[in-house]
Amino acid sequence: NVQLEMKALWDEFNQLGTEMIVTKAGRRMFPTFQVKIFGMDPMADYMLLMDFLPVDDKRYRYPINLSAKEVYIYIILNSMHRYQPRFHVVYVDPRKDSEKYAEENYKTFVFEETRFTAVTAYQNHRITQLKIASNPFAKGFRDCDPEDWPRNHRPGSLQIMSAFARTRNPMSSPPQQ
Amino acid sequence: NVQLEMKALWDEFNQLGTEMIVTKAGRRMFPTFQVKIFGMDPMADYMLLMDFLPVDDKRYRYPINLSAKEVYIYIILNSMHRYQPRFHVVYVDPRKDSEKYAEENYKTFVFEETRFTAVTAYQNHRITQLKIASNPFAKGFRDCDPEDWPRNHRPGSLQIMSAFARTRNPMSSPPQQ
DNA sequence: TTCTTGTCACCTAGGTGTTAATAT
DNA sequence: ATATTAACACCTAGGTGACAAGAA
Repeated sequence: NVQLEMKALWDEFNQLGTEMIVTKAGRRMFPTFQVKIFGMDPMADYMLLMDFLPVDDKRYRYPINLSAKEVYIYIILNSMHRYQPRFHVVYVDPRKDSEKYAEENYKTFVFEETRFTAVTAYQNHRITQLKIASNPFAKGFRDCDPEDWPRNHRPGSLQIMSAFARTRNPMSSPPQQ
Repeated sequence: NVQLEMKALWDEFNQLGTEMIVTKAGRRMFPTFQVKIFGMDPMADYMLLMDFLPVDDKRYRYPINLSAKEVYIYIILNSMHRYQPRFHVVYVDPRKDSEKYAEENYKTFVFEETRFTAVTAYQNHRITQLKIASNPFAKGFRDCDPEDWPRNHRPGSLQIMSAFARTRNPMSSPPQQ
C-alpha cells in the first residue's frame, strides 16, 4: 500500500489545475511527489520507478527511473501538455526464473491529484500565487503572511524521489554528480 | 589500482601536520578523501569502505562504511589523537561459497599523506591559514590572494566519499536522509 | 592552563518566480 | 500573438574559522 504525502497541498493545486515549469536545464517539481510505502518485506529488495503518462491525447511517453538511491534517468516533457505521474514498486524476485513472475511482482499506483500541465511560464496566476505561498524557495515573492504555511515535508515521512523535467531540447551532458 | 586525488594539496597539509576539526554534530574533512579507481570489472559489484586507524599508540578504533551511494555509519574520533585513513575495495563475489575467497576478494589502500590529527580547535596556525587559503567555504577569512588556488576537485574525478568525524560524545539521532 | 562548546558573520551551492529579450 | 529563453534578486540549506564562554 502506498500513501501520497502532502495530499492536502496537491489537492489545492489540483483544484486550480496544477502547472509545472519545465526548463532546458531541468526543474524540480513542486509540490514534490513523495509517498509512504507500507507492507514491504524488510529482507527483500525493491525497485521504485516513476513515469509520466500524457493525459489528454498526445503521443509522447517517457519513463523516469527513480529509486531511494536517487538514480534517475532524464525524461522529456512537452510544454503545454498534461501529464499523469505514476509510481511503481517492483519486487526484486530472487528466483532464477523470475521473469515468469514479472506480472505479479510489481504494483502501480496512480494519484490523480498529482496531474499537472507542463509549461515554460505559468498560465494561471492563481497557480503562481499558490506556489509562492507554499514553496519555501519562493519566499522572496511573498507580499504578506509571514506565517502559518505548512512547512516543507513532515518529519518521519520518506522522500522517495524528486523529479526533474525538461523541455524538448535534448541535453548533451548528464547531470552533475 | 587506486589513485589519490588532490595529492599535491594533501602533501602540502601533511608537511605542516594535517589537522581535522571534530565536532559533536559532525564535521567534513578538508581536504576531501577522494580517489580514482582503475581496473574494475564493469559487470561486477563492489563495496567501498573506509576506516581510520590510530597512528601512534592509542586504543580507539572505529570503522566507517562508505560506498559510492554514500551509505555511511558514524564514527567517533578522539580529539588530540592521530589517525591514518584507509580505503578498502571489496569485490562482491557472486559464488555461493564466496566466504572461502574472502581474503582474495578485497584490497586495502593506504595513503600516508592523508594522516591527520583530530582536534577541536586548530593547534597550528599555518594549518589554519592553509585551510582558509584552499577551502572555498572559508573564503570569508582570506586577506589577500583572490586568485589562483586550484579550485575544488578536478572535473572527471570520481568523488568516492566525504567523511564525517565527531568528538566522543554519542549522538542520539542518525543523519538526516 | 588547556581543551571543548556554542554562536556568529561570511561564504558556497542551488531552488524560486520575475522580467525583458528572443523565438516561433 | 504566443511561447521560450536567459539573467537576475531573493530565498533555503549548509560548510568555514573566529571568538567568547565554559569545562576539565
